[in-house]
Amino acid sequence: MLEDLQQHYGYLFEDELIQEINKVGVVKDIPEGAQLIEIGDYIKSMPLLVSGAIKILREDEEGDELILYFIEQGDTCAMTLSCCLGSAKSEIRAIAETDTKLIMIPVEKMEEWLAKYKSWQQFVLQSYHSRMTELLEAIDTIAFLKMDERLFKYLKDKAMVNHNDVIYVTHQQIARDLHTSRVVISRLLKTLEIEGKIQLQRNNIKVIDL
Amino acid sequence: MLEDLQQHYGYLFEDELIQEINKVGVVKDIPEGAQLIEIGDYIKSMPLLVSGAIKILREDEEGDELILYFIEQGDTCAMTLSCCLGSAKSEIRAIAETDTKLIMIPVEKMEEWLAKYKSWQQFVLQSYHSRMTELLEAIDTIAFLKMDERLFKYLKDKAMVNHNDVIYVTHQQIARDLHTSRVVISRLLKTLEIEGKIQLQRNNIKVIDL
DNA sequence: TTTTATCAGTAACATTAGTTACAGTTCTAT
DNA sequence: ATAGAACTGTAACTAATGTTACTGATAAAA
Repeated sequence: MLEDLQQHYGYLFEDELIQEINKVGVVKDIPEGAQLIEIGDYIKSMPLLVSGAIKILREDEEGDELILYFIEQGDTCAMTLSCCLGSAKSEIRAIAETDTKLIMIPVEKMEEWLAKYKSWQQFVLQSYHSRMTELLEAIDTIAFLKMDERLFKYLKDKAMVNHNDVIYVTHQQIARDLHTSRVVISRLLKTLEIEGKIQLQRNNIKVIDL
Repeated sequence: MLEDLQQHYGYLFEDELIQEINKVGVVKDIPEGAQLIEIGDYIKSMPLLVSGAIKILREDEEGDELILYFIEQGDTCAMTLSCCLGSAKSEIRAIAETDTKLIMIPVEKMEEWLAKYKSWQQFVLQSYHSRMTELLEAIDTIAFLKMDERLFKYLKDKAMVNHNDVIYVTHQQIARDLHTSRVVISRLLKTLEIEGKIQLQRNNIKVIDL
């Protein structure tokens, strides 16, 4: 774990803090598709993203889903939660988009470190700020883009976080993420293919115009 | 200012902090309709909301607006900004919904107090969390509700923050806030009136079904 | 190999939202 | 008092999105 920490967080945290994280942190390997957080969950530990990517979803009362954004390995924002502090319930669902490696940190330590380490405080505030920005971008996407634009953005984002221009996903799954119907997605995908932006195959889509 | 502070923030902050705020804070009275923050502004002071209400808007490249939420006097979340710390540009526009009284605090102090006062730290984190929740609610509204539901919610929210079931606003202004056209709003308002949920007058709307 | 389930394509239609155009009303300024 | 501006109502139409229904293709299971 120590190498991971030094490699991904060494430039952010002072040595002493890295040591502390090394002491109390628990490494978790999450397979693709596994659910990390469910809506309503109480969060008792905070994940630091070491590698992989996570998909963040919102859901309404009727169970309709909507993707908010992906959290990437490279992101400074490794914080999946706004709820760690204040021990509130999770408002979102988190699913591993790829195989993912996390370091879990107990909430108590989080709060302790806020007072103790300036770099930790900076990190937490910075993470909040990033998540805020991501939420605003999600709003832009939903409010200002039409479905075909949203779809193409989704495909590009997904290709990005998977480091692969071929996306293995069904039309039905896309429809769920974008909160629309399968038929609509099939229709728009076909149009994107005719425009030369993607290539369609059963169970996968190749993004051309990245 | 001291009374305002003690009344609205006394239960949150220790005396010593209240005194500090009293020393460096500047009271600002903002008339209804005045713009507090523009997109792209650098924020050099953070507002504590003492009385009134503020409307938070997002805008895309083409200048299309969209309301995100109102910030109310009663809200624990008096923080209008995610950008104070880290001196980032504002991503949103803030407009006084009613006559509003603020206490402005310089950014330098904000950061200083984070280390110094536990209660301040709690307040900042709590505020981030509230704003997060508000953004998620905004997403729910845009993503999961149809325009007629969004409109009615908007009217109810507006009546709420104005402490008045009669809203003084034109159809065109509503259309701008909800990012649609005036004709659509007029049409849906008429339907709501027929359903007995509102009463329409020139330049004002009475919300019946609060 | 046959059956079954999943997936994708497409047509036809319904609903919602956005646009254009115009008329009538109310307010404001001259 | 009158002209002009702002506001609202409504019709007619277009565009975007959602729904239903059915098809053939492919993959997985029996």
